Amino acid sequence: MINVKFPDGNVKQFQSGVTPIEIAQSISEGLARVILAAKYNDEEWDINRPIDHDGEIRFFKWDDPEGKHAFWHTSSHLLAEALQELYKGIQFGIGPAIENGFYYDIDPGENTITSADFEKIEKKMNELVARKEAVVRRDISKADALKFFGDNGQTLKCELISELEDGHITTYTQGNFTDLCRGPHIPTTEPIKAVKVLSIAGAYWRGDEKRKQLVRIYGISFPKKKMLEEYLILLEEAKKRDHRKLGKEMELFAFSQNVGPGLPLWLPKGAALRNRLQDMLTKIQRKYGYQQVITPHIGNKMLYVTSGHYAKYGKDSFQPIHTPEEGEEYFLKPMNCPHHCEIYRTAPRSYKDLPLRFAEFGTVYRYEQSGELHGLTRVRSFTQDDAHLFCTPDQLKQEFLGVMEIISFVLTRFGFDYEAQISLRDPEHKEKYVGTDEVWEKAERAIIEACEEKGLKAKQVTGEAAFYGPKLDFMVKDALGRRWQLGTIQVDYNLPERFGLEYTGADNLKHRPVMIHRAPFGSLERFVAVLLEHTAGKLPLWLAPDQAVVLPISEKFNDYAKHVVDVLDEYDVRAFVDDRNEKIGKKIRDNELKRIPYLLIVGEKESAAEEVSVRKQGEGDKGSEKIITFAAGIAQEVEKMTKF
RNA sequence: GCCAAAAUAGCUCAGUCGGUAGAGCAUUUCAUUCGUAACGAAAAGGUCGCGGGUUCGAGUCCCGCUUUUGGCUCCA
Repeated sequence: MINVKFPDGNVKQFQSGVTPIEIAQSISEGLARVILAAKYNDEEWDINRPIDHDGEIRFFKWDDPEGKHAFWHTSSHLLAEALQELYKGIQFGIGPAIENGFYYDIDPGENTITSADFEKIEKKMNELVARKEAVVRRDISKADALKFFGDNGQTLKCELISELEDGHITTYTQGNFTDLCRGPHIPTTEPIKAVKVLSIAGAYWRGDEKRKQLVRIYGISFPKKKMLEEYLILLEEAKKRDHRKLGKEMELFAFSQNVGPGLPLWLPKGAALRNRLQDMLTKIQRKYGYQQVITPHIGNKMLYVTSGHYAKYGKDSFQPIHTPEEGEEYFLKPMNCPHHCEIYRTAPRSYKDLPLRFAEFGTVYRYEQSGELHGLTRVRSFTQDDAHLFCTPDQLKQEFLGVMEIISFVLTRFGFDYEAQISLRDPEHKEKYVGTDEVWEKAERAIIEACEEKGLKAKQVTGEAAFYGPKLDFMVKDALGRRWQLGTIQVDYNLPERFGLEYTGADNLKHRPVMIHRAPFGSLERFVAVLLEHTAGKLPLWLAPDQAVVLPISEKFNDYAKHVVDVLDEYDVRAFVDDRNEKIGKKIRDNELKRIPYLLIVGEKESAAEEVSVRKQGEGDKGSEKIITFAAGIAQEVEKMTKF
């Protein structure tokens, strides 16, 4: 007999060899029907895998990430099984479950697989599901595994196996398909009631640019057909929120081939929106003791040699600008920090001057790889809401906490759900970073401690640090669930060293300041993109390019409509007249679609009484009120929203 | 940069087997002067991304380039 502990603390006895599904059955048939995966003593466990020792069990259903994971992992094997039946001589790489679905990387050999084949693949997958094949787990020795996969020509699998430890290798088999896999899986493919092959893409074997490029096939599956339908509708809806589409419709920004790829043009409405965001931050930062500075868009090559950027990125960035002077070279600035370091150096600094906080909406230029450009979220010229804080080592934590406050205030204010990530150095590849071990350890510890102090749950990821220091990043998801880094805080002991920055301490000796790089929005471009997707273009009233539009019933009331706009203008309400010769129904429709927060309809009744008939975007008719009542109400609402 | 797909009017998109390019919306003009999500009529609008090739003839087939999209790699 073995003792099995449940999450509620209860312990029950079972025969050795009992499976999680049998344990679930002992509780209720209903539970046994819905569980997809289990965890036994922190080990992922198939629900039909026997248990022979005491431990603690947890069950996972579809609603748990672990449940979906097992379901999709099995689906990925199902995809591979289908591909194996359809295409001769293909090789399999890896095929994991991901956040939304699964993929399988394959080397198609002689075959070509295109999106035209998706239907065929789905059909085969459904056919295989109908066979109700069991998914069988087996322990296998390293030698046997190498022989088995080698005999089948699966050299990619053999490479993976050769790196595994003997005695810990398992395979899963369904029908004629056997895969090297750790599991867990669902016991049969039968519950996979709906599958969809979503897309196809290239992916380097083992993520290494220098190795062979495989074909990655993405798919998703569900236990109910209806869930797939709902998911596909969700994808369609997400496409409507795409900031690239909204930016065009709302006339916020554009790109021109003549200007160049990844170089956004901000249109009048977009520029106004962006300026409002900048004003917000300037106001907040003033309270936190920041001073605005302005620096040039280019800098002498030597500046970047000093900062270390030239050695690391010189060849991969925009190439230098040459002057008529022999040998003189300038670079477009890829960041603002070197310039700010030079500002620090313009005067001797005392410990009494610190902390110094220099802020700049600084436009930077980075030569991103052509395939990486993406709307406004990944561009080659963008404006950071940048600031650099120079402080004494003692002040570091306090300053770091202050920055965290600003960032969480901003992200919360816009209603973003954000995730925090601490990006640490990869200790295996120290050559990728500048600075001594001591300095790195100190900086990494400062970030971790600050998060603990604020109670911020942050995921620690090694190898994601900037080359000059560790960082705390704030990530927000776009409409399709892709994560984008917005806010960032980076501790830097290196640049002050490289630029020889110092201050005189109370002991009358020279000391080195610590530097913090930070940007709450990250960049105005990326922030606006994510904000658009988050709000589906329905910007909050204080940010909306046009807050109200006046719709005269007929041209006879155009003059009165202009008068309304004049009154609104006195209250700083942004409004214009839709004086087109169209019927009121048409004007309402067009302006509703333009996502203008308020539509003000005026005709005979309103003009006689100095009133407007108010219609709120998406909510319909709100009745009439005096112009000044409406204007004052809006002004008040905006004032409340802009108290930062 | 790599793998794959796409590019036709301002926008969204059709265009069959290779035979002188089409719709809706937007625009302009005319008519209408209208009460809470699309009134009507007409006109104008195109080097079919760019360059080359095959062909009597190319939006359509082939090659190269550019840009965009989905991924990968990268990301100061």
